[in-house]
Amino acid sequence: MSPLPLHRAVLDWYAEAQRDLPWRRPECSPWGVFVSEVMLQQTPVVRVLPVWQEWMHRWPTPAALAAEPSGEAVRAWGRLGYPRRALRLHAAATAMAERHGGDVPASVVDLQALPGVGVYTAAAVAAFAFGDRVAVVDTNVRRVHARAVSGVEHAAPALTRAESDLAAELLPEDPDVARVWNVAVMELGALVCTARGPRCDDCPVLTTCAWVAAGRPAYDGPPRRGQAWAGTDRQVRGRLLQVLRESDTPVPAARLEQVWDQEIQRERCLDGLVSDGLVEPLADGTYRLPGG
DNA sequence: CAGGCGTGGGT
DNA sequence: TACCCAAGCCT
Repeated sequence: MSPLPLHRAVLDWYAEAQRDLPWRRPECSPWGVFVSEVMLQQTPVVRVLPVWQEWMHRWPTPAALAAEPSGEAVRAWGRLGYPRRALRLHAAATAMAERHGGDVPASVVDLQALPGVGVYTAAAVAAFAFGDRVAVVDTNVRRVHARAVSGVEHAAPALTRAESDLAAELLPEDPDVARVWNVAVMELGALVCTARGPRCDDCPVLTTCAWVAAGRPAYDGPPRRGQAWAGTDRQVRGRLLQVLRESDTPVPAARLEQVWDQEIQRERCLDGLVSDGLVEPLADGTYRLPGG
């Protein structure tokens, strides 16, 4: 699409307001972009930053990570959450070493074939690491489009065809402009057009925003999915894995029993971690992060 | 496809 | 204080 006032306003705003993030710098490798995108799946930037720096120093290439046991990736993941991502990142690095000459693949199709890479991450890596003119649609972009264009407070629970079509329509034709547009809309959603308490006073598209024009009507769609936590298996898994992360030596079962007193649930969670490949049971009855 | 999957900071 | 939710993915 040819540039609209909407584009100009967002691009000008981004030029002035963008954060200086290491994975956005021109010297950042595709591998650096790839690692950042996986870490940023459901985890805020401020918590990703130090861990990303550590990973880049320790594993500057896919081959470097692939050469280590997957458990080291899980340990170095620290408390970013959703630790299966660490396992998938290690598996992706292995695939790159074995099938892609040690490089991050450049095409959306090859990227999405990697473990832990879905529609969003494949588009993000293709666009940010390789300059592809492809629409990058994450939760920030969906929210900005929902408000500025569709006039509703929140996007649908899941990505719809209409949203993908809209994002493709809004993507500038000039590849150089499209590249900046993708990150600029994301940044607008992250800094100004936030899920709660949007800073409309600071918004570059305030005067053309459909949601503002409609009087900022409250969300009127299907109930949005919450995430239970207290007492769930996720909490138990988190506690079990924390013990293993923090131990340099295999942990006796008795020590794992201390983190949760309900045996049925605790055993179910430990078994789940083992079948997920996040925990390795040893022959002597102890447990550790996977050593292979 | 609805639900499972970590963690910690903001409102 | 209790939620809410953060650059999703997988089954």
